[in-house]
Amino acid sequence: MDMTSGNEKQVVSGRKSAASRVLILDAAARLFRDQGYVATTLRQIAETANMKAGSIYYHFNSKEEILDEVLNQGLRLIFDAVKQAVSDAGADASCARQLEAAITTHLQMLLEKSDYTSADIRIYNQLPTGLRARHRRLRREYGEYWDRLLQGGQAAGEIRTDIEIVPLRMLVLGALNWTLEWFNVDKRSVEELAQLACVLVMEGIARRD
Amino acid sequence: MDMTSGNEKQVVSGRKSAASRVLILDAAARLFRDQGYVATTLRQIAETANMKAGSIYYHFNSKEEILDEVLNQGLRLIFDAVKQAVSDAGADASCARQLEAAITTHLQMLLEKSDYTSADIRIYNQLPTGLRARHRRLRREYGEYWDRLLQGGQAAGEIRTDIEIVPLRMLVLGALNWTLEWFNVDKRSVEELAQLACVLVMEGIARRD
DNA sequence: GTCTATAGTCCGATAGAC
DNA sequence: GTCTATCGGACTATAGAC
Repeated sequence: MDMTSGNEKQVVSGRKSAASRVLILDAAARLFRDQGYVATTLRQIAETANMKAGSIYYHFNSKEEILDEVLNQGLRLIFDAVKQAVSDAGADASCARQLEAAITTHLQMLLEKSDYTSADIRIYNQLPTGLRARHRRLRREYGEYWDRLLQGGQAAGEIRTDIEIVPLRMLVLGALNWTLEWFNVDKRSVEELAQLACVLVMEGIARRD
Repeated sequence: MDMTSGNEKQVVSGRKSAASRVLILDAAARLFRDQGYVATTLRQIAETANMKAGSIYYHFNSKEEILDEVLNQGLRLIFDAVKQAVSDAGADASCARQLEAAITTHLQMLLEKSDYTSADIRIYNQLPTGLRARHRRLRREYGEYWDRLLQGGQAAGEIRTDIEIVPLRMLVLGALNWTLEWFNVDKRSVEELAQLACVLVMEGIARRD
């Protein structure tokens, strides 16, 4: 009731509320990623966020609303980061350099930077149908962004034109996304992994004379 | 009570039991793959298998025991099929031919042939910890089989030796496993997809002069 | 804002009839 | 072998005190 300085409730309305909201989302993202959506309970989320399950409903109307927010932030974070990294590579960068920036940043977000992103990638397939439909557009846009990267490489003569773009993009992103299932960031550096992925994608594994 | 021919209960003991058991496993595999383990209920499995939930316990002691069986069969099926396909390619086949056989068969099992295999691949990451540990050995053996394929290619001079085998194998299998999330068998042939994957892995996408 | 307490639902699993 | 009926527990969500 009595705060250290007066009238905060009015002036900075929602400060404490916003902080708790973030704690809940952080906890949910990590638990969703590690256990899946259905297997994660509101009691677990609350415990991780240092509160009781009932308190969550002051900030969110349902478990699904938490999930919705985690998914939205997760994809937006990786999308923005990848776009930024590619643009940082410079407009005159070679397609190979742009692709390297995209691959490295995608892996960094997935494996190191964002629990929201890894949660999104890992649990998307087990979502309630309605929710999946709601997130389809942003995912499609992210896919199309990668397609344009690859098409730019074809136009510049850096990438072979006898491979269909969409299945190619899905195979490449699949290889990256699946690292969630096995890569251990404590044992190897993500940058090293990204380099390997770039070599594999660009050059393949066949020995050339 | 009265059967078309007598004493079947004694002579072919377990025939009906075995049939129901398979129905339950088939239903469980498909539901686990589509919805995940936790989200799938015994009532759904029973309904799909045309029985009531309580009846399942005549054939299995727990939901986890069903999962255990699905996982075991799923990995064994793909492992055996891939080994057979590689060996059918002939002992004197080039490494590229062997790898093509392995990639094609892995994708066929995953996408067309076996709900058990696709369930195994898709839900492994959301398993109860004890169960995951129990299946770790067989999975490791499957991975090591792929490693030997790739090492054979290096020894034969067909595959470059400046790429580490284990992360390479994980990236390749990741690209294949992730097809579960996007590939539609009604729109494209799996063999076509397999060819694309082979080209990507062996040659990469960089245009060469 | 967070708590306690609990309503209402659905789950995995068991018991016993047939 | 499969059924019906049900137990005990855990879940999401709500209500009301503080």
